[in-house]
Amino acid sequence: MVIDPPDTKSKILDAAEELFMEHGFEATSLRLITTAAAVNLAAANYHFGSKEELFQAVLTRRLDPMNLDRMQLLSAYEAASAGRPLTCEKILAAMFIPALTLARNHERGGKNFLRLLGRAYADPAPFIREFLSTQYREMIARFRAAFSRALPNIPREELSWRLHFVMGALSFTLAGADMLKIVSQMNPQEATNDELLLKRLAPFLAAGLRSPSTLSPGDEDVHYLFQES
Amino acid sequence: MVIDPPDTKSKILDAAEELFMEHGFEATSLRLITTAAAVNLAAANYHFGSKEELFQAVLTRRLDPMNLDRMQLLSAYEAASAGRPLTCEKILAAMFIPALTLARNHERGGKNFLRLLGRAYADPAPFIREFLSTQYREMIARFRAAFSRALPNIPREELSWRLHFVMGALSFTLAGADMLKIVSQMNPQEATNDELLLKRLAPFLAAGLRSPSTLSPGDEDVHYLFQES
DNA sequence: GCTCAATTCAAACGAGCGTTTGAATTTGGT
DNA sequence: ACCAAATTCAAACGCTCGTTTGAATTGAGC
Repeated sequence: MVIDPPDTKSKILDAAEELFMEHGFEATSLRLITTAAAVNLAAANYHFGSKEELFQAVLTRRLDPMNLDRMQLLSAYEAASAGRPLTCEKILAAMFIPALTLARNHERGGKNFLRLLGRAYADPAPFIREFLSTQYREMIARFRAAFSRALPNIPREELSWRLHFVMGALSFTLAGADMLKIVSQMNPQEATNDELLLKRLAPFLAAGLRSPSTLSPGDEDVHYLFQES
Repeated sequence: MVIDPPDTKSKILDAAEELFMEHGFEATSLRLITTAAAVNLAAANYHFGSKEELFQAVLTRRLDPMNLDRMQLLSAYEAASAGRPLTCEKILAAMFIPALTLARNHERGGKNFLRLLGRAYADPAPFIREFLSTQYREMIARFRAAFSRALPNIPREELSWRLHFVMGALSFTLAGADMLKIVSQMNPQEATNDELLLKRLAPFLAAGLRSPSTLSPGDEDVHYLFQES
């Protein structure tokens, strides 16, 4: 089995992924990327058109298969459940496992990509926001429907919020262990163990998802938050 | 009551806060800031030394009082509880209320600042990471101790993870309603209501925090996540 | 009203940026 | 072997960046 040398386009994508991850979009120059890829500067614009399109290509290369995997896994779980609604844990598993598989795939990128993705979520650049919005629309719609069946007692808007919280905690967690250095002096060996990480995150989120709706009529114990002392 | 005209330093801080929020650190130039502030370009370097120091000054101006408020509120709750451990909801309230107060303070900045802060969490620039780490260290330590008393059955490392998830969901949520456009076509009137937002987030997180530890010995039902279908 | 330090100002510095150009080179079909 | 298309290359373009400079202006204390 012969491994043919990577072509220019792949070399640029690989180098761009690593450097965008490390420094962010704005702080990464095409000269840095093409130098790291050992290709000519003009090759980036020749193959991708512009820096923005290169960034989108970096994201698409990993994001499309991952979100496809997520939806296929969810479909498989639903098919196996014979019509019964899935548990929250099962649905969360369909979200997490493809992300984890991607993180484990060290051939190139791997977990670096998830950090890049987490950063992209927080980027205000319009072209990034629009790109992510269209990339995720279909996948999110599928999972919202699944959660809706799993949690029939949670009102529609409240479920949207909770899905938002889930995405927040997940992306924040996958985006990197950087905050961990703030939150705690975490055991580094443990901090790099993504599987264990998600084993902690999924039950945490499932408990939150299942908690009784604070919008239910007659539910008065919500106001504790905003009465003084 | 006379309002004296804002001095150059304040004008720069105000303009910088708004522009950093809108475009991020790298994409915001000092020329943009000083033009918006109607001051000379060199004034930024004269008063703050460098662009990085200006950014830190922008963060410090709001962050220091907010984290001080959080710790004072937590102390007040603890003093009022007469030695009994606080509930998770109470501790979360001590985290959320000062952030919410800041968001409501529209005199300048206000909720824009929380978006800027959420972005800073995800920024890989070392000077930002180090700055935030030292800014938060004391506050995080206080709250971790409070949660530890509130949840004596949760092992120490697991609590660190859960605190990390809490910070993630909170910062992601406060950082902006942008992801909401992805997750759902949320009622915009509702989406801008921060108080209602946190009334949904706090119970969600409290349920997760209280969920039984997945690290407890003999707890085998964690492995559902990683067995196939 | 003079003085001296603090501040503001216009102008420039050197560097790096994304992108374009047009020629050189490589590649694949005939 | 030839040609045309695809690709690579060195060089440059126009622009913006953060920062520095040194003179002009301001303003409080004596």
